[in-house]
Amino acid sequence: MITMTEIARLTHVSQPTVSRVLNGNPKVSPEIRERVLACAREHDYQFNALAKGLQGSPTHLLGVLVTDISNGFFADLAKQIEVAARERGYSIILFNSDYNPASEQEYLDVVRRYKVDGVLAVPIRETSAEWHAYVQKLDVPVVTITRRAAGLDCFYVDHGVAGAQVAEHLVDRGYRRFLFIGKDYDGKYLGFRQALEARGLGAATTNRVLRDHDQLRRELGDWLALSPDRAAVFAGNDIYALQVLDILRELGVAVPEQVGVIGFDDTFMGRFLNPRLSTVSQPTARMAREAVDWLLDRIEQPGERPPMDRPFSAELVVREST
Amino acid sequence: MITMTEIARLTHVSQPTVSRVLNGNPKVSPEIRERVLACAREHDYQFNALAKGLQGSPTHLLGVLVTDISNGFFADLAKQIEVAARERGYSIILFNSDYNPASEQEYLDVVRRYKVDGVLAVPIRETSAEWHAYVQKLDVPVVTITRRAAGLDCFYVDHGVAGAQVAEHLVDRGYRRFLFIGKDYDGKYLGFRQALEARGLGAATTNRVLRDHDQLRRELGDWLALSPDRAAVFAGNDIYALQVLDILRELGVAVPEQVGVIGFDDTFMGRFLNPRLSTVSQPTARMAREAVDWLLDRIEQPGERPPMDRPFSAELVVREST
DNA sequence: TTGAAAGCGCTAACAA
DNA sequence: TTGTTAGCGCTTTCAA
Repeated sequence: MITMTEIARLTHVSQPTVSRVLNGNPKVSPEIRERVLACAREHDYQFNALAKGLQGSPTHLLGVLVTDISNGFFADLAKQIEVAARERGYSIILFNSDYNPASEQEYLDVVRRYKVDGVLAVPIRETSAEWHAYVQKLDVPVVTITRRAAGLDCFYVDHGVAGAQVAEHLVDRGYRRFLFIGKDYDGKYLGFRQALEARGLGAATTNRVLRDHDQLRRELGDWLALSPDRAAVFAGNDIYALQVLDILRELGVAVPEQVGVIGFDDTFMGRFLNPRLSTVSQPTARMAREAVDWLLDRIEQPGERPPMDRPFSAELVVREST
Repeated sequence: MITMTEIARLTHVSQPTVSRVLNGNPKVSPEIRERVLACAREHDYQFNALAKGLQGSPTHLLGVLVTDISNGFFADLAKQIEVAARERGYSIILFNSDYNPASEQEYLDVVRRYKVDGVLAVPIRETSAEWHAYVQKLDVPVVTITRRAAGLDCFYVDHGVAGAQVAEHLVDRGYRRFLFIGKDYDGKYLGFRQALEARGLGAATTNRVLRDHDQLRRELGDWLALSPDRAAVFAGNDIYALQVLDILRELGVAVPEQVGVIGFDDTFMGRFLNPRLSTVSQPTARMAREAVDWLLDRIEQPGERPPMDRPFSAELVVREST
């Protein structure tokens, strides 16, 4: 790969002059400019991003940390982020924490080594002290995305509010027993439960963590047998909902008549499932774009500013499964 | 961020000595080693990957180029690649070509700028002269993954063979008319068509490119109306199959009785669809791992070696939709 | 075993 | 308008 010094030699100018030409500095005579550009083109010059980054110039690299890229929602998020970043000339280093806190911490170190200009992250536990500590430790701006992290820059859908919306909807539809598939500290479940408690249905609400499919089938069967009241399952994400739907079909349970099912994330597949999946839609594209824009603004115009707390509203998408 | 020079100052040794300690060079006295390590730990030293990369050391960065990360198959592939690479100490710069050749070319330039040690790519047109030219131009090893690129390192499922397998299966099941959803130059279609021609069913075989859902519904309806023979749809990927299934349900067509549907990729969702999707499974994890291992071997033990042409066999997964 | 010096490719001051 | 010089943080000779 040809370097500026090499081009300088070939065109009989100094290396900084080559730098000026290649960086569009106007104070270069047209003839030299022409000569240098021609030479650069001829040899297919590409600047060395490492050398550039070394004396403090921005690397135009963004760290992106997600919990699980194989989940369609995060894959889509990563894609939107990549597109938005690329439009402004940034590339993406992608990390997958796989919900493993040790990996998450390790990745944050890697990010420091590569001198990324900023980080967009879906933390595993956004409210934990660890997460706040990591963010402080990094000397570049970090934006938390899809989760609320009080006191930090964050762009998210308020899961509590969304969970409450789901609760209202299910009650409206006449369901009287509720099962949430996911962790009991999940914001959606907290909001869901709270709304149900407010309606005196707290006792009819519980949760299960999905570990594997067979176990879920057993648990679901047991739970269904517990009471004849019309029941609904709120799945923590669309992938879970997909599996619930399949189990109910196996069990010969009619959806939505006997049991309602609602997912979360509004992944692409949901609209084509049989029955089409009711779910909660997050404005992924807008969220990604705003987060990237905010991050890049912070990078490009440094200076203190109050942390951005940007909630987006989720939208209930009612289809055939509730 | 603390640097080696800084640590050298604090511990009263020279900077190269710090370098020796931090890189595990054994020729350092234990006391100095101890002092330096303590200081590094105390200040949470992280090496500067840019500086390291600048004098030719490996950057431990891999470029990964896929056509569409929001497709579950590629998302999963990217994840497997990331995991395999990370195990050997490499990080990933991710690019999404979105099936846009201009983007693909641009990304390849970016990759050069960052001095990645190697590239794993899903090219848009693996057989094109352009792709071969790009690969030659890059001065680092490039491995083509999921597609066959003759003369280059490639790890793939032979789409032609897989397409033929699908053809056999559909004929066995009694289908007599065939529609492929995807590009007519797709290897799967080529193999599919050829196998069907060999059985005298070439005239009953055609393809449609999926542009949007409504258009597909019209085309599918028209095609179905053309003849009363039992028909089957071979979707170029599971996402297409999902949409085909939905359209057929709308059209009131029974699957698999009246029309069979088979997908490609065996994405996670397929096994939970209603009806459960027949599809072709690619050994993504093995393919990713072998490709990464080969790439890293080429990086770490440079030297000429003949290009690796590694086909994996696809596996027909017959479920309920055929 | 340790240090001094040079250099990777570039940008930024400063001089001319 | 152009060139000279220095330096980013590190590795790699080469001496001592």
